[in-house]
Amino acid sequence: MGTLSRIEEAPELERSAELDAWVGLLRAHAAVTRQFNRELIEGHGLTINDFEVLLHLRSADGGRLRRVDLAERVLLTASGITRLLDGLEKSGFVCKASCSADARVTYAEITDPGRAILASAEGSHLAAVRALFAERFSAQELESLSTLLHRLPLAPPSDACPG
Amino acid sequence: MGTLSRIEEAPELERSAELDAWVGLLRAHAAVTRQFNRELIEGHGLTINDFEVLLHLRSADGGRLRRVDLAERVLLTASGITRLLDGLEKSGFVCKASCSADARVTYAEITDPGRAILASAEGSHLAAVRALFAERFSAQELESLSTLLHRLPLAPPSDACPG
DNA sequence: GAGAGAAACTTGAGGGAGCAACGAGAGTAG
DNA sequence: CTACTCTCGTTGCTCCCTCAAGTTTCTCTC
Repeated sequence: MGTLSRIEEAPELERSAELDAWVGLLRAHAAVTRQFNRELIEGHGLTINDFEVLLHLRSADGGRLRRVDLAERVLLTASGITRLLDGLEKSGFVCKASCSADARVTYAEITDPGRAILASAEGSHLAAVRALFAERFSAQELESLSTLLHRLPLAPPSDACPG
Repeated sequence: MGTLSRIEEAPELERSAELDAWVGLLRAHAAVTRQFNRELIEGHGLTINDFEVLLHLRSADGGRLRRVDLAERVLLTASGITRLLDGLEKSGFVCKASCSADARVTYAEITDPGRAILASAEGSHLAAVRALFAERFSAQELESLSTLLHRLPLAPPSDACPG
């Protein structure tokens, strides 16, 4: 039945391509994130952010990174990073290291257990990611999706003020 | 630009297009969401989900929806919806309505204040959304981004089992 | 070399949301 | 009518993360 033209009240707040994309982003993130997060937690006791942080640390020089840089990479606030690392530390997956050149900074450094759990989680998680995406997109679509998405992040979340 | 064959270090955990897309989704969502959420909260005291729920309610028949259906539309769990509606009710933007045909269901119904705040928030929020996306994407890109993203959500978050 | 301001990080308070467990109504079968 | 099962919804517990404020250290200018 043609319930296609029910909308006539609002003048210009109609569906727009921008809005569609935005809603799509919200829903896609919600759906995919919940699925992966659950798998990761049940399988390894890690959240997605835990996982990503470990990934960044491992690929960083010396297996360590300043908290600020970590925050920027995973788009969390400074305090978010502090608490996330608290957890990882308590589990023994990262440790603190101080910086000789700057006493303000505390490096987060991945430990051997950290590498181990990352290695064990990596397989299933990446496989799940690949399966989900590969199942829905062609190689070309994947590339354009990726390109488009990477254009979105704005300035860092911190209070970057003008002038 | 033939940077097509750069991968040779790790056997198979390398950057893959799927992973790139996934990371892009995570970052894009984090960045954009934080920005919009903040604007919406500062400007109107609503979260993104509040806003979306009101939007769905307004466009629903009779301005009301069962909680289950709401949950499905915004991809929250049942309990998430309950608490979200608690807040909106306390603010007077929605109210409960019972269903004569089925005593289990409680409709969430948008109120006049609800419509009012939605109307007032809508302008700036949608403008912000449009600006952000329009600034970064062409019309064609927007359409493909939207199409691709809408392909992602999986089955509903509940325990849909095969069989 | 002192003081102003910025940067790195932590802490306290609060909010949003998920999971699991539960109560209550509805539907189906005997 | 009774029993079994399913669905709708709420509640307790817990986690994750943000904001605002505070501490310490660095840097830059005078």
